Amino acid sequence: MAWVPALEVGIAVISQREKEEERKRQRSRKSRLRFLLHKKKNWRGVVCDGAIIQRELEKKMTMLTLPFEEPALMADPQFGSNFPRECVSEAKSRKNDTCLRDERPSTPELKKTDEEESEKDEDEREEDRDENGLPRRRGPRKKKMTQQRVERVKMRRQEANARERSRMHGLNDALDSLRKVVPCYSKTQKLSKIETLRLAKNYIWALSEILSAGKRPDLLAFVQTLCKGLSQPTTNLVAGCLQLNARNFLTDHNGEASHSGRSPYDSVFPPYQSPELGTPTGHGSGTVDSAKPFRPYGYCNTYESFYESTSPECISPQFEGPLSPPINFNGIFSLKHEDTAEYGKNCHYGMHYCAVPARSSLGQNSMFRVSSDRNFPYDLHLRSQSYAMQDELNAAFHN
DNA sequence: TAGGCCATCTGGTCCT
DNA sequence: AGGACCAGATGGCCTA
Repeated sequence: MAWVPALEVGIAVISQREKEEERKRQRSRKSRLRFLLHKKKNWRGVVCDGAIIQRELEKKMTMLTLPFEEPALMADPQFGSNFPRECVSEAKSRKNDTCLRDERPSTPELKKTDEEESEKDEDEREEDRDENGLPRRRGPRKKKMTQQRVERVKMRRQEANARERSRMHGLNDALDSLRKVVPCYSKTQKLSKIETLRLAKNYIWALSEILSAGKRPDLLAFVQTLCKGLSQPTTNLVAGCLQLNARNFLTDHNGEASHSGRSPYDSVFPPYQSPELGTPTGHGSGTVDSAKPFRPYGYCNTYESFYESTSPECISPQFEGPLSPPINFNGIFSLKHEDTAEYGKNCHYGMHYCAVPARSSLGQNSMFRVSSDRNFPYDLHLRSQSYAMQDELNAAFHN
C-alpha cells in the first residue's frame, strides 16, 4: 500500500520542519540577545545596573549557544547590522520572549506606562525592590484593583472555569466515542485516556498493516501490534476481549514475540475455505488436531488454555448472543456487541476499499473486496451502504 | 500507603 | 477584550 510509507515520509517531514522552526527560533532569540548587548549603553527605561544586565544577557547567551551552531552568524562581526529587522519581527511575533520582557521600547506605550508609574504610591514602589534593594524587573503596571474590578475578575475567572470544564467534558465525550470504536470496549472497566489513545493508535497501525499486506491478518501479529506500549492491565483486557491469554502474545524484553507454535488464530478462525479451490488456506492449515473436532470460534475445548484470562467484563460477540465471527467489514475484528442502531450512532462510516496498483495482486480469495474504478485506496461512505458487503464478509468467515 | 488516574482550577499564551 | 487552548498544580478516589 503506497500510502503507508507516504505516512512515514509525512511524519519525517513534519518532524524535520519542527526542528527547523526550533532552530529558527533559537537563531532569532540569539540574534536578539546579541542586539541587546550591542545596544546596552543606549538602553532606556530599565532601572538596573548595566553590569547586571550584561551578566544576565551573557548567561542567557551561554545557555542559548549550547544547542546552536551557526558559524557564519557567530563569526560575523557585523552581526549588529542585520539585527534590527530580525528583532522587529521577533518582537512582534514573540512578545513574551524572556529578553523582551526586560525591554522598555521608546514608544507611546512606554509613555503611557511611565504615566501609570507616576501614579503609583510609595508602598508599591517599595514592593518594586527585591531583598537586596535592587529594583525589580519592570513590566506593564497592574491597574489598581478596585472592589468592582476584583469582582469582575472573579466573575471572569468563574466563567473561564466553566468554559474549561465544558471543554474538558467535550474532550472526554470524544474519548468515550473513541473507546467505543477501538477493540476492547468495556462499560465497567473503562480504558484510561492514555491507554485509549495508545490502543487507538495501535489499532489504526494494525489495520494499516493488514491493508498493506492485503491478506487475512494473523491474530497474534494483530494483537501484538494492538498491545504495543500498553500497560499490563490493558494488555490483559485486550487479551480477554480477543479471547487470548496474554502470555501467548506478550512480547519479551527484546520486544520480540515470545509465542511459538500454532497460532491461536487458527482456533478462533476456521481455516479459510477458498470458494473456488475448496482448499483450506491461511495460517496453520493442516495443523489442526484431527483428534479434536474443530469448533469455529469455539473457546471451550481444545484451546481452552488460550482463554484463561478472558475478561467477563468485556463486551464481545464471543461472550453473549449467538456466535458470530469476530471479524466484520468495519473493523476486521468485531469485538464489541452493540445493536445496529447504537452502533450506527457511534460509527457512521465504513470503509470501502478500492483498487490501488499496489494491491492489484489481490485475488478473489482476499478478504477485501476490490473495485477497479478508483485510484484512491479507500473512501468513506455511510455505514448502511456497507451492510451487504459486511454480510458477505461475515458469510465468508462463517464458511 | 504509594501510585495511577481523574476533574478542576489557574495562569499564560495565542488568536480574533 | 475575550475566548480557546494548554500545561502545571492540587486534591480526591481507587487499587494493589
